[in-house]
Amino acid sequence: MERTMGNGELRLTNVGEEVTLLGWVANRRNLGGLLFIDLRDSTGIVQLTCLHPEQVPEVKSEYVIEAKGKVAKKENPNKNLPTGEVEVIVDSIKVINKAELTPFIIADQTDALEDTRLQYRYLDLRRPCLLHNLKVRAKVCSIFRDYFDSKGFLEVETPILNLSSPEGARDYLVPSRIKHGSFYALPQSPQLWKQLLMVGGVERYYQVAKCFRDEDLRADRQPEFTQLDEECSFLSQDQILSLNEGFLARVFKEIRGVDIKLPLRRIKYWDAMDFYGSDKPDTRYGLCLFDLKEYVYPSGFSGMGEGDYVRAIRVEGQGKAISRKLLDELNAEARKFGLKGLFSLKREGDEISGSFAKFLSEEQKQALKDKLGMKDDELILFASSPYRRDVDFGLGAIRSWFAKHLGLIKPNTFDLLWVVDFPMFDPVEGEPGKYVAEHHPFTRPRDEDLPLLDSKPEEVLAYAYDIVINGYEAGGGTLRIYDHDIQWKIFRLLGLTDEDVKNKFGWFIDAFRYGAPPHGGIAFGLERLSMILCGTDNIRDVIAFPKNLSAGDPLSHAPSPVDPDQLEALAIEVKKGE
RNA sequence: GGACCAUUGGUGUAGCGGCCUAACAUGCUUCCCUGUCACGGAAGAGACCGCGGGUUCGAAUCCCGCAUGGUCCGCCA
Repeated sequence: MERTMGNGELRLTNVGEEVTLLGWVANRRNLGGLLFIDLRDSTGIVQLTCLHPEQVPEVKSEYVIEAKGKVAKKENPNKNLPTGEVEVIVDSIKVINKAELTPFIIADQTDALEDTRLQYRYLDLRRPCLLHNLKVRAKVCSIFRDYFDSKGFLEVETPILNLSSPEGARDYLVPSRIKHGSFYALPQSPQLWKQLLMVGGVERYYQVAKCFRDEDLRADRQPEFTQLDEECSFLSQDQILSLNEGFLARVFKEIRGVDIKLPLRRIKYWDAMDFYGSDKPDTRYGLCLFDLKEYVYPSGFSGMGEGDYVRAIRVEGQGKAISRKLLDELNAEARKFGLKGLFSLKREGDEISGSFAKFLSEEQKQALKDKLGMKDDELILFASSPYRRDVDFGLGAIRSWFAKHLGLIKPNTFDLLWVVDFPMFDPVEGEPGKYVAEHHPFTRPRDEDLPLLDSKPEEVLAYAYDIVINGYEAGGGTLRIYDHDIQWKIFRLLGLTDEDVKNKFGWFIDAFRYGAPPHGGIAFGLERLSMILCGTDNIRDVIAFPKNLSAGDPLSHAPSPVDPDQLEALAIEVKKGE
């Protein structure tokens, strides 16, 4: 058994060669006196042609076989296959291993749902599209390493067994056997370690880092995932962004053949919220939000207060098309984000109708037509709330609903941009003077905003940046605080006592007393990037063995109860479930 | 923690109170077929309709509970 080449590599230039091929039987077409076999391996599929089927041993789907024969030019090429111009005229076929009937069809166009495929992931992975996704993912990693190697970065591995921190996401805990009652935490990210590497003088670090977060899952969120993580010293935010743009441009060029225009667009956080109702806007289409308050307040509707935010989305040509049923659907969408619902206005000829029309005066209706320029058959949907976040996020969701509904998203387009100038703090709703960190407490406030720390913390912006691609947050980072005094000021604003800080971060911030360099970094979500490059909206499509929404593995059935002896060794007792 | 949707031969769906002794596609088995490439043609096997209650003369179909899967909200510094 000596394979001469991969099945998917055969081309016209190989015609006449004697070859030995190995692989799986993807399909058979038996024409009686003539038998065709599609042979698949990791490189692709090629057609075997058996002129004497009676001499061929019985082969069925997914049998592993060895085929010897001669490459020939096909008279009728198959343009759906890279190898479609050639076939292999078979001399002999040997069955290497038989296969039972598989539970689903092993082909890109399969019949099974994801649940079934995940139970037999090893069969699912034989499908060329899945393998392709893994190749894309691997290519992103190899470009990452190559690019940052060439920029003088050092790959460093940071610990997997870490000190647990109550901040941020829920930790996955690992009990200590040596020290009963104590636990390690799996890393949520290598954040603190990479900063210590900067204090340690490494200057330029990167890592392909596995991260773990024990939070609920989503179509684009898994409990274990991989970050392409970097950190560097002595670079400005602009330098870091352009360094990383170079990386992204290579990724899109080498994997998708797309030229990304550099430098990338940068949009301020509050502008993103204003125009798109999202801090990760999908900028492949318009439908921007706008302020409608001057047109509809005050009105006959008493539920709208003077301090309320009133924002809207206008959709041309949808006034008549929008049905009661669709409006209900949109209202349900809006309510998810804390809105009470949506109001509608439409123009039909000279008439303004819709759910809010009855609250408006004739002058207001006229203004909609004249001043706002509302067109015939135009639909305006709007919402009001004292909470800006609710209005923005709610309408942001409506915006993307319409984009999907109206088919505004062109396939195979990539729109990359940086969202910058994130606020440093997020005020806690209903508790004035209380704040949580928007990113993390080590994020550096912008120099020009430092005076605001004492007076208006909610207005302080940070050196924080996210890379947004097609509406996905594909990565993000910040410059970090290296000044001891500013760090303490932030801690106090976040309501942390000296005691808290010492217990939670003492081991970390002590390092900053010994000459920490200015530093900052970024982390890309490898899966998110791979999803976008593969054109899928399901994160499981780019993970070899993903977890399901209950954070379980449908294949191995992890997690599971463990042997009492194991618990005994760890001095752990499990409460009996009700 | 919450909302919504789904669960029917191996696989994917249809059926939505009696025409169901459950349909279609695909896969599988057998036979025919020398240029197919989603091959084609013929015949056949394969399902107590997720589980447990209830309503009804009658339930795959309606109701309740549970389980599993998915999508979303909260959560994800």
